[in-house]
Amino acid sequence: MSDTGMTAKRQTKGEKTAQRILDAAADLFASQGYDGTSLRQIAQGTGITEPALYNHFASKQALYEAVLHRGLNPMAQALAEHIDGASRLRDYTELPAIMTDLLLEHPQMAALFQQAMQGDANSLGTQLVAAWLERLFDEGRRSLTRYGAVANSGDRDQDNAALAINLIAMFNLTTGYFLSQRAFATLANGNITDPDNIARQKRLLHKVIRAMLVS
Amino acid sequence: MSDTGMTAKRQTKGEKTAQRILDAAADLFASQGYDGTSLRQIAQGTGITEPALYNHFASKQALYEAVLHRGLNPMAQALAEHIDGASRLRDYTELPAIMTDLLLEHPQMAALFQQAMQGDANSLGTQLVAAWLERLFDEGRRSLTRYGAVANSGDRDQDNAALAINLIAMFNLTTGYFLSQRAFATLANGNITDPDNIARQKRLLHKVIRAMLVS
DNA sequence: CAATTAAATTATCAATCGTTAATATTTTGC
DNA sequence: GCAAAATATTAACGATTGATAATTTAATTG
Repeated sequence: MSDTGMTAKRQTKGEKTAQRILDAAADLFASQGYDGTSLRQIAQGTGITEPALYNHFASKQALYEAVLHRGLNPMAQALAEHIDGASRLRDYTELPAIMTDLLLEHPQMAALFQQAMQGDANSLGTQLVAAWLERLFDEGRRSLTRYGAVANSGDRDQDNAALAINLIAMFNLTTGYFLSQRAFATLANGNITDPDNIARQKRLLHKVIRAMLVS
Repeated sequence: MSDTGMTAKRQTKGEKTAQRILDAAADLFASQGYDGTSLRQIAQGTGITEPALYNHFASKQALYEAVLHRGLNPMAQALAEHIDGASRLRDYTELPAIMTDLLLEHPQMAALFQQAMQGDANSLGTQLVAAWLERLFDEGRRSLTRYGAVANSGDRDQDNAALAINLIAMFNLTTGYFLSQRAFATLANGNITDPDNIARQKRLLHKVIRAMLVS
């Protein structure tokens, strides 16, 4: 992570440490969960002492939310660009593949999103991911009613339920792929980030979407 | 849970409490994770004091594994019956729907399975779920080579990777549905356990399998 | 019913958790 | 370069964690 690309505008020492903290925290939270990760581990992973964390984040919870925020931002941005740019139906069918590319750069985030979705309802992490899903849902519904590409039964509740099930399925398929890294290594003796396998997964995603659209 | 059906053979008081402990632990572990759940919570949920737990389970870890074991057993059994009974290809395509019915009786188990799959590799919980997935994989591979229903490229590694991706996708689709209970309630204003929605999910599962088979 | 075993309780433990206070050390901006 | 601000450290805190010992209560069995 850390994204110290060419856009790295002269950042102060403190900002640099903050990024390193976020890097370490993202890996640890993803692999061990929120409760399973201690601030001691994060501090050690960053190479500083525990109380130094508090110069950058007010609490463990705040740090966790910052991790989620930083990870969710690229997704939200890609989604926004995709929607604002061209909202033909075909573009929506490409979203999972785009998300797959984004997650490929930070595979741990998939675990964090799933964990956040299952956390208690009033946690900010849960709300962040939920809001993102809702936006996808709204856009999906809009595009469907606009193009009538899927069974419009006339009953809005039924249509909503069907759409939600499809959306949730695509979400689980897309993120779940990255959650199954170890299982895949055991079963197929390969790596999930291998371009061949990414291509397979994208083909599968397209196939599933197509199957959904023919109702 | 507790399964105090008609098959409840005269169980001693201790065995009865052990089941109640497992019930409480399963709910708590599923909703809060292993580290997020304390033995105090489990004891309180059972209606006993904390050290009394140790009369039934040697440690927190042992209790956790017992929960997984009890939850995984019905799945493994259904899988075994299905395989031994009739191993026509069609039966394999019905497995996800069968698993959906089983999970419907104990929706929390879906979260436990996913958590176990992501836990550290040498934990027994992880190994239990992994072994179960491996069995599914082996059976799937056997049935595919037997019936040649899917692209047999001649390259075993490639076939394995493709099969693993499909299997993992079905696993994530099937369990993920139950993990998205809250998201579904928010989006579609309905409940995932509603028979209509279960029917929708099963139709989706079938559609996806069919899409997989036409390669 | 009585004796034995099983199961529950109270009290307590060391270890670890997130967090704060007080202080020392760098970085930063003029 | 020097003052001010930012960032780090050491030391310690109350709370909670999983677990044990000693003991009392309840259940099982002959």
